[in-house]
Amino acid sequence: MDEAPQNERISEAEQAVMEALWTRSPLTANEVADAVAPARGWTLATVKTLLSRLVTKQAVETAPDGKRFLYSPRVARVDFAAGESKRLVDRLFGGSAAGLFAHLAEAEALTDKDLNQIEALLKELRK
Amino acid sequence: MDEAPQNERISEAEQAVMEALWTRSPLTANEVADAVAPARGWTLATVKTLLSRLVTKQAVETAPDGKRFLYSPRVARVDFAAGESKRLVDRLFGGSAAGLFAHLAEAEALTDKDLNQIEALLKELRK
DNA sequence: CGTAATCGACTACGAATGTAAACATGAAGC
DNA sequence: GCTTCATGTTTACATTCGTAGTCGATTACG
Repeated sequence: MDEAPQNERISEAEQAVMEALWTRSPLTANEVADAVAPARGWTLATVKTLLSRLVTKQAVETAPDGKRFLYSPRVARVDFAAGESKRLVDRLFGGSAAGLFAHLAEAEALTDKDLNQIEALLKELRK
Repeated sequence: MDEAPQNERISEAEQAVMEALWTRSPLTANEVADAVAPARGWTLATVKTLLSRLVTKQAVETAPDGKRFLYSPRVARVDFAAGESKRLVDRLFGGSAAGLFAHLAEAEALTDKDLNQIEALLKELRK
C-alpha cells in the first residue's frame, strides 16, 4: 500500500485553509476563500496558492468537478492536533503529558472550568 | 521600564541552543557548541550564527569576558514553554486547556503514570 | 461565434530559517 | 615582533513561508 501519510508540515497559514475544509468539505477554491480570506485579509490568489501547496503536501485532495476542483482534507483534524500536540510535548516536556499539565497548572493557565472538565475526564478514564 | 520581553519567535534550531543555556549558564560559544553541536551535527559556525540571532532577538544576553563573550538566557525556560503551550492551545483547541487534555486522553497519549501525576496535581490544586 | 468571466498553474519576491564559510581582530606563543 | 589560534561579525545560499500577480485554457454569456 502507499497510503503516504503527510510527512510534510502544515504551516500556520495553511492551517487556516485546513480549518475551512475541516468545517465543511468538499469545497471549491472560491468557497474556501470566502470562508477564510476575509478574516485574514487574504486575496483569492493567496488562498489558491495555499491550496496547491496543501495538495502538494498531500494534506488535501482534489476531485474534478467540471472545469474546477473540489477540495477535501486528507488528514483528519484529530490527527493533525495529535501530531502538533505530541510535537510540543516532546519538544518542551520530554514527552511527558503530565509535564505539560503541570506546567499549565503552575502558569495558572487552567481555569476552574478547565479543572472541572479535566476532573470529569479523569473520572471517566478511571472507570 | 523597558524590560523588552522577547516578541521574536525562537525557532527550533535556536531552541536547541537555548536548552544548553538553560541547563547551565553563562557559557562561551564554544561550550554551547560542545553541548549541542554533536547531537545535531552542527559546526561551530552554525552555533555562532544561532547565538547571534538569539542575541538579536533579545532571547540571550552577552557579558564580555576578556576577548570573548559569555552567553546567558534572557528568557526563562518556563516562560518559553508557557508561550509555546498557549500558542498550541489557542491554535488547536480554541484556548481551552481542557480541550487539549481531552484530546490527549482520546488519543491515548496519556500513560498511567501521566494520569496518576495529573490526578495528584489536581488534588493539590483543589486544596 | 466571439468575448468575457473563471479557474488552476506558474512565477515572483521578501522575510525567516537552517546551515555554514570567510573575514577581521585581538591574544598568545615562539 | 611575527605567526597562529580563538572568537565575534559579515556574508552566503538553499529552502520554506506569507502574500500575491500573471498566464493559459476552458466555460459561459450575449
